[in-house]
Amino acid sequence: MDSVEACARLQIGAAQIISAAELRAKLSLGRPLRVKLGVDPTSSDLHLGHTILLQKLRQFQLLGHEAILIIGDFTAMIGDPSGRSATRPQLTHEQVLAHAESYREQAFQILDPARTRTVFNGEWFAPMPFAEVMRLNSRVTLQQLLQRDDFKARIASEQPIGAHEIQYPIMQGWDSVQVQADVELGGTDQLFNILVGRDLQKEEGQPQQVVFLMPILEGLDGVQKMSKSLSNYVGIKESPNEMLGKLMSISDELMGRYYPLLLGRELSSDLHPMEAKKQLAREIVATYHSASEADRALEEWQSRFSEKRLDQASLPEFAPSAETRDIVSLVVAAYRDGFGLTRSRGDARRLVEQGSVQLAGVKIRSAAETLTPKSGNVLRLDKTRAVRIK
RNA sequence: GGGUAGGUACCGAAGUGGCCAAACGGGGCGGACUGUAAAUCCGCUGGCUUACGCCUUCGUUGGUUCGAAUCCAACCCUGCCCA
Repeated sequence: MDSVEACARLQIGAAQIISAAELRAKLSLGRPLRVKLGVDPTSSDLHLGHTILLQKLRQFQLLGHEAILIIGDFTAMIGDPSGRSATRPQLTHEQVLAHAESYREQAFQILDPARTRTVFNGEWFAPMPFAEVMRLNSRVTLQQLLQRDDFKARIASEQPIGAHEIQYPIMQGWDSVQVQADVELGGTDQLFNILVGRDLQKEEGQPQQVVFLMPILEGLDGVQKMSKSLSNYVGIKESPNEMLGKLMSISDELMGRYYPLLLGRELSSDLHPMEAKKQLAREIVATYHSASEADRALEEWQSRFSEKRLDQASLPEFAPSAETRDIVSLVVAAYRDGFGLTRSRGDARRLVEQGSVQLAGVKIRSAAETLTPKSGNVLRLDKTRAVRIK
């Protein structure tokens, strides 16, 4: 494949590349490019949002290039202010290392380990003398930093900005210098940070990295970006049933945006939205599990939710005990034992009184009813959760 | 350092001695409807209680009072203006 074709392929799905011409030139150098991806190990679970970048990185690898994962063990103690409306909590070094290890393991579900180099940026930041820190700081102006939308918004809404937060882009840029990155991948919110890398590389007399931006994946709510802390995510380690269930509940509008980002193709309009969504969900589950597991999950979903045949579904087993004779206690215990969820008794009572709880297909109307759950009965708790009585 | 405005439940935001577990909006959850979609409508949304009610909560700690989110004191934190 020549560099023109490679460049064209890489551009698919990209939001912005600075610049495509530079990328093409680098691709024709005839050596593996160093493609950098900065990892912020603030959370240990990867979700579909992360996969957008990882899949693109994988594509570079397939074309013979080298992935460089920068684990921001040092920067994580600051927290990237990108897109943030508030200061991030700072992490301890131990937390960061644990997250980083888990991140790598999950990333290798997508990446080729043989073509991946992992580097911790504490390697160069930990021993850095303060004089050097100041030298770097002198190369970026406060005005530039404060031009950023996220900072601007915080200034406008009179939110605090910690002095340490404005160091972040400088540090990320210095990472690029250290690994002599040819390309840096990131979400569109990384534009500024990655451009700082270009500036610093230029000052150090290095060739400048290409800025390669991918769109940000929206979360299940269709409003904010997918993120664990907003609990609007689909984790790649989740079970086929969970993944499928979450994906089936997204809005049609959101589905239209998930198609190109997650499947790399447009949603075809002659498909019924329901069918289109099943296809999307099945393909994604198949990617992170297997085609057969995806089919099984879809079948189960159909019988469980479309046909409402709960008794056929695979449900957590739940053994009622002596303390769970009354309905409220039963529901609380079922949530706890079946799903590891803590529900207050008031909460459980509310669910019962509002008609969410059913035993063996019969809706329970009042918390005062007496129940005799039999082995094998299905106790439905809410829209998505039910247990089978042991 | 000086001045000034603030810190209320998941978020935003009312409340300025008892009627405050705390208006209202958003979010979330449940129900109806549906394609576990959207839109719409209804209900719920600190804990315990069938309920009456009780308990904990309004930056922190003390105090005044029969009674404090509301008054006083000290402290912690933040914005803005000035230096």
